Amino acid sequence: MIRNQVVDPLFSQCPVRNVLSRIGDRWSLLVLLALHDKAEAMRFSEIGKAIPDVSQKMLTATLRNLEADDLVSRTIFPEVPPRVEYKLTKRGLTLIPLLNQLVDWSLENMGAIIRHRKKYAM
Amino acid sequence: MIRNQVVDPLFSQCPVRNVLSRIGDRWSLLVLLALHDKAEAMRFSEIGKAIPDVSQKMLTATLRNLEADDLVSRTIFPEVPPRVEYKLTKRGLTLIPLLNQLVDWSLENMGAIIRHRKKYAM
DNA sequence: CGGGATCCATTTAGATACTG
DNA sequence: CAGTATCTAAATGGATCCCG
Repeated sequence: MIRNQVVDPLFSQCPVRNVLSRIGDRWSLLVLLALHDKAEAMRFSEIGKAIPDVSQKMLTATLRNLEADDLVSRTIFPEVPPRVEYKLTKRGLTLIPLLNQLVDWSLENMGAIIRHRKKYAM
Repeated sequence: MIRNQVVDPLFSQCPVRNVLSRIGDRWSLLVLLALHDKAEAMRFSEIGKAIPDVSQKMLTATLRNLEADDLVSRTIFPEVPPRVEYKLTKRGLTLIPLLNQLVDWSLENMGAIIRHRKKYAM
């Protein structure tokens, strides 16, 4: 089979892999879903509370990446104390249905998968 | 907002995160798509060729994880030289449409995302 | 052929302290 | 409040050698 080396996700340099690796990382999916759940802008610390085990450093890095990818917008209010609000961009919003499908699939399958893992481990 | 601590993907111990982290790793998605592309059983070395930059070690580890999760089946043929075939399970097949949607989304958005990243980097 | 085992380099993540 | 900087620990990935 001849593959298109630009768009084929199996090709090593493929941008699709680049894009998917971002949402596939440990925190991005959770941040996007938290923002969508809330349905309005959230502050840094608010997102941190919604995801109890994310470190400050990783939350910062994740938000920067999502911002760079135009999935989340960041607005700084020049006040004292400073306030920064995050919300989904239009593009970020288009990704939500897909993420929800993944969550649904996980919910439907996780029981069987975890049982299978245990059986497999023995 | 009160969250269900068993099924909520934002809860730190949530199995959904556990399940998604598997398909979100570097190689699992590619292996699943390769197996689906081929539409029949594939041998170890054949999968390796379809994903040029995966190391033997990581391919082995990825296949073991997918097998433990009941997404890929592994059949050993007791021949000389030995032959081992991998194929999607029923459960693995149910995941394919979702993965394809993610690929499609990436194809539609990657151009804009990469442009946005460059602008953001300056 | 299809791995397992080992060693090593790289990457990633967390804890802590500090700052505008 | 919302980060940055630094150090360290842990996970990941690759190269190599070996074996049934």
